[in-house]
Amino acid sequence: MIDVAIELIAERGVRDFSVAEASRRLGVAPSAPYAHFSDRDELLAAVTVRAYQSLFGEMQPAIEGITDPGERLAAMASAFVRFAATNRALFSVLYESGVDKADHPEIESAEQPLARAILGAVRALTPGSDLQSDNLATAVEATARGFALLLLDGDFGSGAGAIERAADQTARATKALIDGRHMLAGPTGEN
Amino acid sequence: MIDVAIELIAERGVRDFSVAEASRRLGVAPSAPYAHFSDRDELLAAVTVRAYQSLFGEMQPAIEGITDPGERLAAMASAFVRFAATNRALFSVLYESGVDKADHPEIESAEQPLARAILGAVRALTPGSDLQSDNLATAVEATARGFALLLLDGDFGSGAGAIERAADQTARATKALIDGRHMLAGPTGEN
DNA sequence: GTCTATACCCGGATAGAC
DNA sequence: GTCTATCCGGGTATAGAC
Repeated sequence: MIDVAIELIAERGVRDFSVAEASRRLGVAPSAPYAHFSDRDELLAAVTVRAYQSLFGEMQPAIEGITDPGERLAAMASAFVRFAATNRALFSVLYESGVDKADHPEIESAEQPLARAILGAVRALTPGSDLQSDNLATAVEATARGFALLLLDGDFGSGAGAIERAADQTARATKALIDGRHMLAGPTGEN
Repeated sequence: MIDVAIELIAERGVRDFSVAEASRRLGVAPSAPYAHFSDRDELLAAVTVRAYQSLFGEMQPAIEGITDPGERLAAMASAFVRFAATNRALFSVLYESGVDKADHPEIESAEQPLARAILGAVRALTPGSDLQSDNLATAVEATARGFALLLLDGDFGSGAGAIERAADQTARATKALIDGRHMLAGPTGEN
């Protein structure tokens, strides 16, 4: 069921995904899924959990063996962008499902490994300052997500090299942010 | 009509916006709007045009008087993030309407002033290298968009200071990218 | 666990009169 | 330009039998 849902989401987007159509594709009655998921949102929540697992699963090999924290963080950002392009459906579910995380605690626990990995690398780069760590993490997340969206919007072209170009630029931008991390906190309002 | 549409989008999101509901709210028949817009997409296209005008309109005062190109670019990024928070509906229409720009040339011309402004500031920062200019512009766009989304997702808190915190961090991150702009192009695959 | 059937909601869009 | 009426499609979710 979940697999079919992902397939469908890839074709029509999360917002236009319907339980009915998924049932049709599975060759079962429209009511069948409701025996397993109480409603549409619960099904989408299950897909979201898988999305986080999948994302983390692709990120791990991308950073293993990299010891420099800066390189690690850049590799994570790159992997994130690649994931978005390679798994559009799962990526879109992460941010566009419209499902309230607060209603589905499974989601929040599924995203923890990822959060932990990011925080680990960031902490190593900004020792002693939790504020700076938070700011750097946020900046990298924003940048990676932005690059992913630009890539999906076709801003890097639609050809073969698009993904690699985007991933490369993401890594470079991440390193630029790391280089300038001291500017993320400091004078003017002491955030 | 357009005003009501914006109001509605603010409440239910672009994807769930319906011409029928807008008509109801205006107190007219569901078919009335179709005398002015051939279909739902054309109405959304009109809203999108207004969104770009509005965005550019808010950006101009935010940068007037700033001569340093770096400061200008940072101010633009900040203004973008503020715009997203202050005009959720218009911001969401920019990226989530599902309307194909290619089908509505009005949109493409409406975004030109903005593109021009960005390119102007970026060019001044990377004289002589169109590649570097493009890369910097892309990185800044990605970052600003990412920060805007994090802000809308509540990652900066929901209180009063959230917008300013996000805008401030956006400006700082933008400056960090500018500082490291030389790293956005160069060795390894010569993008 | 799955079926059939059903109740109920919604939307887009058109035709033709005023 | 707006109305009424209508046709078409779609989806969520439940009830009750097998």
